[in-house]
Order: sequence, then C-alpha cells, then structure tokens
Amino acid sequence: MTIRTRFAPSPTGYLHVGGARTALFNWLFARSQGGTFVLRVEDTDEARNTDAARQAIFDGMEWLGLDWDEGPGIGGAYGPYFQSERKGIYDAWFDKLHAAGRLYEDAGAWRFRFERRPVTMRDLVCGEVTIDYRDESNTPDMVIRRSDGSYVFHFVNVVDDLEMAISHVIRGEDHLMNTPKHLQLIEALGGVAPHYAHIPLILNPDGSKMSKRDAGAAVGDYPRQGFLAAAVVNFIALLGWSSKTEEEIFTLKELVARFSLEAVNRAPARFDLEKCRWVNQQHLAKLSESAFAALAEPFVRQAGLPVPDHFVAVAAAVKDKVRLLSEVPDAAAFLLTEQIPLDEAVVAKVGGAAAGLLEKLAVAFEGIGEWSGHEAKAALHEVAVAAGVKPGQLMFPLRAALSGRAHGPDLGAILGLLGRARSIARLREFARVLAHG
RNA sequence: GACCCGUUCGUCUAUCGGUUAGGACUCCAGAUUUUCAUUCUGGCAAGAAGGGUUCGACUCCCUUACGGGUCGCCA
Repeated sequence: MTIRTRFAPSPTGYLHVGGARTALFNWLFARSQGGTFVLRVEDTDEARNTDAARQAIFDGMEWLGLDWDEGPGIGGAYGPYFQSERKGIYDAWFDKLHAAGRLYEDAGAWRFRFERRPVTMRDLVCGEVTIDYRDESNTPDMVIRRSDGSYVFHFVNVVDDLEMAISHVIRGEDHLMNTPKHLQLIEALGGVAPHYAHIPLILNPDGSKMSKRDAGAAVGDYPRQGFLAAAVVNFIALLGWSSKTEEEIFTLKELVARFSLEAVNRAPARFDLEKCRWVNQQHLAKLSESAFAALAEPFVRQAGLPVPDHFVAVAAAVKDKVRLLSEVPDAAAFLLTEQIPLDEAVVAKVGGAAAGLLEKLAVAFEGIGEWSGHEAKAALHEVAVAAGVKPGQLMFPLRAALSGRAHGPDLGAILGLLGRARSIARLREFARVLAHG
C-alpha cells in the first residue's frame, strides 16, 4: 500500500502550534513509512484568505523543516494544490452526487442527504466510534455548495483526499465528529475512505482551548524569540506523543525513526512554554560553538552590539548560560562593549572594603608576563593568599568589576576575552566606584 | 442542551491485571576548592469519585463528576 498523507491548512491566519503539530505528525508518518507528504491549500473561503497567511504557512513549514513532496512550488501528479484552482473537479463530483439523487436545494444552496443509520468509523487513535445518524436533530443534512456556487470544506476536503489518493488523514480531534459525514460522502461518491487518525488538541496551560493571541500559539514568533526549529519540532512532538522510552530530546531524523500513530495519546495536552525553553536549551547545547555563534549573531546585531572577529569565542563563553538565542545579547554585552552598566545591587553586595584588594589585583595583573585567563586567575590566587583571604572572596568582586553583574561565564574565560588592558581598566573603575560610594 | 472523546505528580508522560506507580519540566536542598541560567546528586509531588468483575485493578465494565470537542451557506 502506498502511504500518502497531507497537511491541508486554510490561509486565514498565521500557522499556529496546533496546525504545525498536525503537519508534523503527517510528515513524520509519511517519512517513517516511506510515503508521500502532500501540502494542499484549502483556500475556498475567499473572504478570509490572505496572501500573508498563505506565505506564513509556507514559511513556517520551511522553518520547521517539514518539506512536502507534492504541493505549491513543487507540483505533482495530483495538482493543482490550491483548492481555489480546482473548481472544475468539484463541479464534476457535484454532478455525480446530484445525478445519484443525494442532493437537494435549500434556499439556493445544495445539501447532501445523509443516510439515516448508525455510522461507525475505526480511528487509528480513538478506536471505534459510532454516530447515530437516525438522530436528525444532531446531524442535519449538510450544505456542500453555497448559494454563491462555492463549495464548503466538507465537500472539497473529501473530494481532494479521494482525488489525491490520500491513504491516511491525520488531523485534530476537532474533526472527529466530521468524519462520519465524510464517510457518508465518500460512500455516495463511490470512493474508498482513507484511514483516519484524530490527534488530541493542544490546550493552554490553564486548560482552555489554545487559540490566537495565546502565548506560544504562533509558529512565526518562535524564530525571533530565539527558539531553534529543531527544539520546537521536538517539543510539539512530545505533546500527545511519546517515544515510550525515557529519552525526550530528538532531532527530526530521530523522530522519524521513532514515530508511530499507535503511540499517540488520546487526551489533550497543555502547552508548557517553560519546558519548551528547556528543550531549546538541550538543542542549543548540542550545537558546535561556531554553529551557535552563527545563529546568535543576528540577535547580537539586532541588539545594536558589535560583532568582533573573535565573536565565536564570546558566544562560546555564554553558550551554556542561555536557553534562548535571544538571551545572548544580554549575556554577552559586557564582552562586546566598553560601557558596562553596573548592577547597583551587585555593587552594594561587593561593598567598599574590596576596593583595596581590587587595586592590588590590578597591580598584579600588570605584572603578568604573558596574559591569559589562566595566568590572571593564578595572579588572583596569589593576591588573595597574600591578603589572607580566600580566593573566592576576591572572585565575586572581580566578576562584578569585569561584568557589572553577579552571574556569567567562567572568570578565566572572561579575563581571556577581555584582555589585560580592559580587565585592569574595569578593575580600577570599579574600585573607584566602590570607594566613592 | 444533545452527541462524541478523554481523566496517572502543578505540567508533559511510562505502565498494555500482580511495580516501593518510573522518567522529564518546574520548585527546593546539597555538590562541582568564585559565580552560574550549565553540569551532577538528592528531595517534594499522581492513579477524579463510587460501584462492580477478579485471588488480585491505575490497568476491564458501569455510574457520577470534571475537562475537551462537535452540533454553520468557517475550515
């Protein structure tokens, strides 16, 4: 059997995480089964479609790394892949239904007459589900063609899945109740129904339905917030699916190797941005220093900071301190600019008594033969011993003097990157600030 | 309201009748002869409730509660 899945978004808004995960699961299933992944744009609602939304979908898919084998920009044997260009196909199928006597006109629109009997579907995730179509009040005959002549979702969706030989429809659980309708339509059309898998919805942290405006909802926001595509893909895969092992950090390739519909959950999952950040950090950690630097550079530039020749070393120093790429500018600013803001709380914590020690340290730094972070730390050690204090007592003031803050990279790395002249200058400036209050 | 799906630590989850119910995020406490958002160790924390079935139930069945979904000339 040839596996063919599809992602069929409508271009009426940005790509949101729910849609992205639906796309991901379809993509993963196709890739893991050696099948074909189709992208089809369901743009039948002219009033709500926008070019920007269509582009956002393409951009989002591309960013996530979900490439399609057939669809816009690629083509394929089952096109066109925009529903707005398939009217002739729909007309033909409509005529067939009409000839079969399954349609009737209602106020200018055309309705499909359901067979009034129980309809059972076998869902790959939800199992067997039966809806009783004898209850007409709950299942009114549906409009498939509007009075303006355009076709509605149920009809075009079903026709296209048939026309495009889709074997597996993986979609959100909000479509579960639509499936019996589609099954009836397919039967009337004389087609063979695809397999269905309805995946649970993604909810907000408070359990409400996730929708636009909710934090984390728009895929397009992730890149500029400093997330890696690999991390976002990894995280949303974990919403409603698990590897059944204790591992949870996966690349797209690893997900393909492990994915199965059987392992998809039935209960909706809540979106936890905190864990998404952690997943991002895990993926950041796996990056090489140069790759990390290349990804961080745009953020640094956007923050108005200079990018020196030794930027890779600067980025490397803060690499394991950040969860998001967008945190790099703040974390590395003191290594990139001459003017460093002093955190008043840190100044207060260091206290004026340290000023003398810092001056001694500055003198010791001047006496170092060949400057290096290692040598500078050794000098610090000597100054501390000579003064009768523990090295640790001197390290915090030094860190404060060099970076203006309490937290940051290893002191040796900072000293090496800053160089002798700047290190000494900051030491003396900080000592002056301490002395004057 | 009717119909459908669901319910394990606060969150994401493992468990497919017999486990001290495991892991991860968050949080807390230690450790890494400075710090740390890194790393390591440890800790807090769960089977919605009530009935069955069974020698035995988180696991199977029923009821209730709660959550979500659907009932459009939106998709």
